[in-house]
Amino acid sequence: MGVVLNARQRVREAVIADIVAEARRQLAIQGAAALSLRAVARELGMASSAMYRYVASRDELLTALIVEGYDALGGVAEAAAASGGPAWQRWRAVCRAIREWALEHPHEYALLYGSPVPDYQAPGSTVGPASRVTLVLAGVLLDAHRARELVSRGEPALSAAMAVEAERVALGALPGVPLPTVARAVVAWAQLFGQISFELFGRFHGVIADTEILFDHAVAVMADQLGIKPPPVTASRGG
Amino acid sequence: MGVVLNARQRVREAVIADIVAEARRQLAIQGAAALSLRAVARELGMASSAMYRYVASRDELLTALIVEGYDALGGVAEAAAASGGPAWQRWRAVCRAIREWALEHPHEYALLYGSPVPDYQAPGSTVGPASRVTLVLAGVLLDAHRARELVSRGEPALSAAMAVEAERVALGALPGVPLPTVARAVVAWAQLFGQISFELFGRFHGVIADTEILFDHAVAVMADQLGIKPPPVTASRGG
DNA sequence: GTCTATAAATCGATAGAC
DNA sequence: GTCTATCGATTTATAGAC
Repeated sequence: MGVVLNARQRVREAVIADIVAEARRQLAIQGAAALSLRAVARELGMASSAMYRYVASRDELLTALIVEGYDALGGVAEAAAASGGPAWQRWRAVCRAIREWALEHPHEYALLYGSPVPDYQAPGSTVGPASRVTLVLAGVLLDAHRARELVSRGEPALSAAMAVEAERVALGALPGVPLPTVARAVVAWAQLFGQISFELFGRFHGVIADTEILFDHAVAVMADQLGIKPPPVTASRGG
Repeated sequence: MGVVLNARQRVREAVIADIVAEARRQLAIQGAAALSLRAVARELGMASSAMYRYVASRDELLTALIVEGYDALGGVAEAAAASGGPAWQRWRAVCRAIREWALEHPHEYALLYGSPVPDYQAPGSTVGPASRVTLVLAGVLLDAHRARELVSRGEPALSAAMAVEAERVALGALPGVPLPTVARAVVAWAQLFGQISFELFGRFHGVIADTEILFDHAVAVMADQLGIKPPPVTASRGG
């Protein structure tokens, strides 16, 4: 009987996987706002009511898509970080990987990092997957610190309140890293996704022709800001 | 007869203003996705069909709201920039003003800088209003340059391709400003809105308690990055 | 220029037969 | 566990009387 239940369970999981896959397909084409249980059912040849045996509600389906998205993005970030090399190279690889995933999956990216979906509240189960990418970025920085590939940057000085914030972040993700660097890391974190969002949402249209070039420059600026030691001379050498 | 037409025209304009105002009210409460002509008509006590005498379509109404939003944001930015003082003070004032407007009008901000609205293409008439805020930010930087309140920053060096991009931006908005600074300005532009979006869309929840403190720090980091001369000593003094 | 009425769709969710 | 049928809504947009 346990076997029978497991077989059923397996079929059930497969159907759910089909549902989520079709939902992801629709999300990729039309965006999150247009996602509907009925449309998914229609495409799968099911009755709309049958969906509710597998998915409790539209929000639960959306949650599944969000978790899947965070996991996919976390995966490519982790893969990029796994490539060895000096810190600046890993930093650039991770940033590029995140951007590339975003460009390949614009609607999924928008679901994760764009405007909140109206009337949807992300449950706690999304927090873990969401932090995966962040931890990759923090990991690269932490490794750099431990490998002494970080130069300290004191300016601008931290206010007392900012130091408190940085202290808490450091305890969680960047133990031992100087607080000014931690503060800049938080800022760079938002900056990275701001850069990608600006590109993806079209804010550079008519301003920047080659956004990939700009992105690479932004990545270099962030690395400089974080104190990650740059590659040994390419063109000019500053004081 | 010209007078009669003008009177009609005036009434017509007033009705359109009412429609846009009510639409803005609904946008502020529910967000752009939930905006519907019928709901606006209902609230205004009109028949839904009567709307089409004033507004050609839902998209046109959305465009009006977008233009209104850009203008409002541009206005507060311009007002903040008009306050005198050294460049770093004006820079901070403008950044804070933008953030405050965003926090006070989250749905309107999301409409302007969040995920694109599905099936909506912004017409060319939104480009002018959109650039208003950007020009304010550029203006502060340009003034700083002319008042010799900018220190040059060469690192990281510009690639040839990035220099071309910077050159074009400089011609349009930052004539005479050193290209590395221009490049950093573009990056800081995306960074500013990335910082605000991250806060508004809740990405700092559970990570940063006082997001205002963080914002001020980010503003200081950006100013430092742009080479805007900092205020003369507050706590410690580096180098 | 405003109204009623309507076309032609969409949706989430549920009831109940099988 | 899947189906039909349905409830009760929503929407954009148009036709045509007044």
